[in-house]
Amino acid sequence: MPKKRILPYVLLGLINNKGKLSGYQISQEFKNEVGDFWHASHSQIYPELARMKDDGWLIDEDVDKSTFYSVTAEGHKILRNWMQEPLTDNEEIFSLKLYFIKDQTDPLLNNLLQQELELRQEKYDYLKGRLEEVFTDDATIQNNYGHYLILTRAIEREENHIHWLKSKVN
Amino acid sequence: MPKKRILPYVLLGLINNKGKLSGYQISQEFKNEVGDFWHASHSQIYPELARMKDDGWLIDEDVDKSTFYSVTAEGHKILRNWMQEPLTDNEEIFSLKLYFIKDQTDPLLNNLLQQELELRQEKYDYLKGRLEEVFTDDATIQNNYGHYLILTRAIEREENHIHWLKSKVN
DNA sequence: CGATCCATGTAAATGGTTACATGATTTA
DNA sequence: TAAATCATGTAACCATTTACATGGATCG
Repeated sequence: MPKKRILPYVLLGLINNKGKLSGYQISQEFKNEVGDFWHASHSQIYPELARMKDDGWLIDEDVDKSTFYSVTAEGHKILRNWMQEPLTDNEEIFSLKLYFIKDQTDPLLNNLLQQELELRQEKYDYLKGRLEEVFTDDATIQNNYGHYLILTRAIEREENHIHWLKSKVN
Repeated sequence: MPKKRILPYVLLGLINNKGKLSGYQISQEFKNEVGDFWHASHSQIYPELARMKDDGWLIDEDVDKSTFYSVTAEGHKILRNWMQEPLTDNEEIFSLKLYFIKDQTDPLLNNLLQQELELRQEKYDYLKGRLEEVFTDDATIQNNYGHYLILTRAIEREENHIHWLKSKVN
């Protein structure tokens, strides 16, 4: 799961895509659409929004009982920078960044696909090497069958992902 | 990622499969094989081993400068229980449990595959429903292209996984 | 003799979940 | 009128990472 601080970028991305959002609406968002790729609880969202406002990434506006947040120019800059940061071996971040791309013609789209393709190919080569290194004979397979299964599955998984990426990348 | 307390079970599984292990050896293990599916740092491993010894899951034995741990009868019971616990929608735990199965004839193997198959099928249906619910017309696809891509990718991913599971399950 | 590895430990910081808390509004 | 939903917040706890710390053994 989730290691480095990525919640603020998720919030920026959400508010940027949907326009003004309250903390409550964001917590609802995590129960829909984006919830398939990321989650945060309200006890994390509210203080984070306050911090981001302090940092000038968001401005707030009180309407009725709710506080609505919008992305500032500074916030847009931060979000754009994050979107352009090189991907690491972390499918979740790839999914999230992809989720935040609205337009098929956005040059970042192809960039992301290309980056992910390279990463997946590296991983594929690594796993293939592992398989050859560890499972040299049939006895080893028989005595570590679960490990063998899950490693060959991981390889097939990468193959499938690479195939998909190749079909989408230009 | 990783939410509930699963480290102790990983340690039990490792020590059970490899025999006596020291904290250091375990931390090295995470740089190999099992490191593809789980990781823990030494600062987590050492206190955890001590706690597990306190709880009677492990016994220790000092040789040279190292402390080696073995799984007790109680530890075996705990491990077996964990292995038999129903899976949740968490591929990591499926991978780990599979990794700990040594023998192709272990009835737990087929059980795990079957459970995972059901979970993946549920997830597949859910994602399919999501796709139909959210992307009702072409304009929605064009205006949320990244979301469309990643959702269709998630579906293909489940398809591929289900296909693999079906080929392994009896 | 300095670097790296073996081997173990604690402390501090980070990120996240769960629980506690409050109060207004809507719905059955 | 009780339950559910809207709406926001804090406190406590938990798992994990990073940093701090020590000391012996080996290797170049």
